[in-house]
Parts: sequence; structure tokens; C-alpha cells
Amino acid sequence: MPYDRFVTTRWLDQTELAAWTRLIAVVELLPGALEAQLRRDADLTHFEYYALAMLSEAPRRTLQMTALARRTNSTLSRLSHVVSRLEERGFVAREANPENARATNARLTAAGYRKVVASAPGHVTAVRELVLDALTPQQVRQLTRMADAILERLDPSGAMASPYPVE
Amino acid sequence: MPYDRFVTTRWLDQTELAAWTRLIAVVELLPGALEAQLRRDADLTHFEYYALAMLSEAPRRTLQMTALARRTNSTLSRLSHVVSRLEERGFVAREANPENARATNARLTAAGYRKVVASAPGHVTAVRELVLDALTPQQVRQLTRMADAILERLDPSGAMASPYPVE
DNA sequence: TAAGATTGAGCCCTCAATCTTT
DNA sequence: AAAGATTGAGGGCTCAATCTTA
Repeated sequence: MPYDRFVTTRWLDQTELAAWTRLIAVVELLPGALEAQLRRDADLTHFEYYALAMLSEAPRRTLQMTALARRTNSTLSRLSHVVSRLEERGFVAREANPENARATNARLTAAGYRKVVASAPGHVTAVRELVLDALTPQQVRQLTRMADAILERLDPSGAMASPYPVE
Repeated sequence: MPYDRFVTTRWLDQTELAAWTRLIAVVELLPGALEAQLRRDADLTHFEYYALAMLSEAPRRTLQMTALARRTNSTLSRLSHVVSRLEERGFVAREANPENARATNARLTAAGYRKVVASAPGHVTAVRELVLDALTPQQVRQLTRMADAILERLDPSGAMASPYPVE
């Protein structure tokens, strides 16, 4: 049986393929690495940590569920499940939104704030070791621009745009 | 109650934070976008597609499980579950390794090869639209170098290194 | 004892359905 | 009818345990 190899290289040239396979590898491996550190040191998933962190920086440590979903690049469904778990652990409280009866607010509790403060240094250290310290300052800026360009394709509405500006 | 905001910004400067939040967003959103296209058009997860694609480019369309795990940035456990599913669908066959009795080979079947060939064009189109076309040729090369630098931290053994060289 | 691989339990996420409010 | 949010079922992944071969 004659083998006809190289399906993918029919469509992508060597340069594109090199970039693509490495991006795939980062996307597959980075979440696991972040999870591992947070699980071990803080008993949090990365998504849980990120949600707590976004709340910690919001006015009154409170965000409407929809707003928190945007900031965490999440669906409302996923977020709702996660907030339920965080609520059971006492890190977040759901509250009625006084201005809109069909909205729900998520508020970081005092215990939740302590959790973020206690977890942040170790997590940031991991972020530095795994990513930021591997790049030159110039590459860090390039990364921002490239990720922005990709996000425009992934989410043309710009809903997931980071609250932190480019420069 | 006095609010002490900005937990994360104590540890990361503005430039780092901008890059980090965007990288997180890409890592959260890209897998879902790739999955959606492949689910819809080919009834495959991205990981399933990638495993089939790696087999399609291997000599005799066959790889030992351990080798396939490396090429797919996966654990052996995850791979074993996925290969079982692909085997039930007739896309992959497990075979004894004639040279090592404790090794297992995964071989792409004819049906599996047809599946890759049928799925590749649509997937590559998505890859172009979502990522490659968003970047300049120079950025594509920068991406390769940056991802390589990060992967060295994520996997110092280099086991997950892409078979496709940088230039 | 380690390497190669598999298995099952438990957890998290996705998807579709549902409910309430506008 | 749409917006905001929740829920439950089903599926994939992780982790630890297990099994076989070197």
C-alpha cells in the first residue's frame, strides 16, 4: 500500500507550520502548568483564580455576572457553575442587582479577598517563570500586539478585550 | 469597609499585565474556536484531529503511543482514552510493537486517513482565518521564536518540541 | 524497580432547555 | 421576543491505581 504522507504540509508552508505547531503546544501545555501550581498551592483552578482576581479589581469588588463573564473570557453558563462552587466555599456572594431585577451581581467576600491576596504572589511567580521571564521586554510588547490581532478574529465584537491598555 | 483594589498590579507592571491578560484570553478562546469548527464540520475534537494528523505524517502512518503522546503534547492517559474512542470509530488501530512487547503502536487506518484528508482543508482554513492571516509574515516568525522560548520553560526536556524546524 | 500503557472515578465544561424580567 | 441567568445531562480530562514487560 503506497503511503501518501504530509496532509498538512499541502496547505501550510514550513514557516506557518512551525508557528502553528508551537502555538498549539503552548495552548495545550500552558493551562495545565498554571492549573498545577494553583491546585497545589491554593486549591483553585486557574479559571477560579482568574475570576476572583477580576472581582478583586472591580469597584466594590462586585461585577454583574455578564460583565464577569466577559472579563474571564467565559460563557455565562460556565461562570454560573463556577460561581456556585466559589459561593459554597465562601469566596463569592451572589446579590440582587438593585438597578435591574434580571441581573445578578457577584461580590468577592472578605474571605475571597484574603484568598486572592494569599494566592497571587505564588501565581505571579509561576507566570513570570513560565512566560514573562522567557521573553525579552520587546517580545512582551510584540506578544501584546499579536494576541490583540488574534483576539480580533476570535471575538470580533471585542467583548473579551482586556481592560489593560497596550502601552 | 475600605477597599484595597489592584491585587495583581502590585506584582506586574502595565506592559506585562497587558501581554498576560491577552495571552490568557487567546489560550482560553482559541481551543473553543478550533473545537467548534471541527465538531461542526468533521465531528472531531481538536485533539482527535491533531492525533490523526500526526499519525498521517508518520512513517507507515504508525507511532508508538508514547511517541504520539509527545507529538500531541499529551499525557499517555489522555491519549489512551482518545485512541480508544478513535479505535471504536474505525480511524485508528492498536497493534503490538514487534520490537518491544510492552509498547503499543497506534496506526491510522484507511478510513482514518480519508477522515484527515476530508477534514484538513476546512480546518486549515479556520487556522488561517483565526490566526495566521491576522499576523504579518514577520509576526509569524516572531511567534515561532516566542513560543519556542515559552515551551522551553513549560517542558525543559524538550520532549514536546515540534518536528518542524524554525526556519 | 522502572517503562509503557490502560482503566475507572471524579471533576469540570459544553450544550440545550428552562425560567424570569424587560 | 430578547436579555440575563441558571440548571442538568452528557462527554472529555485528570489523577491515582493497576497491570505487564524489561
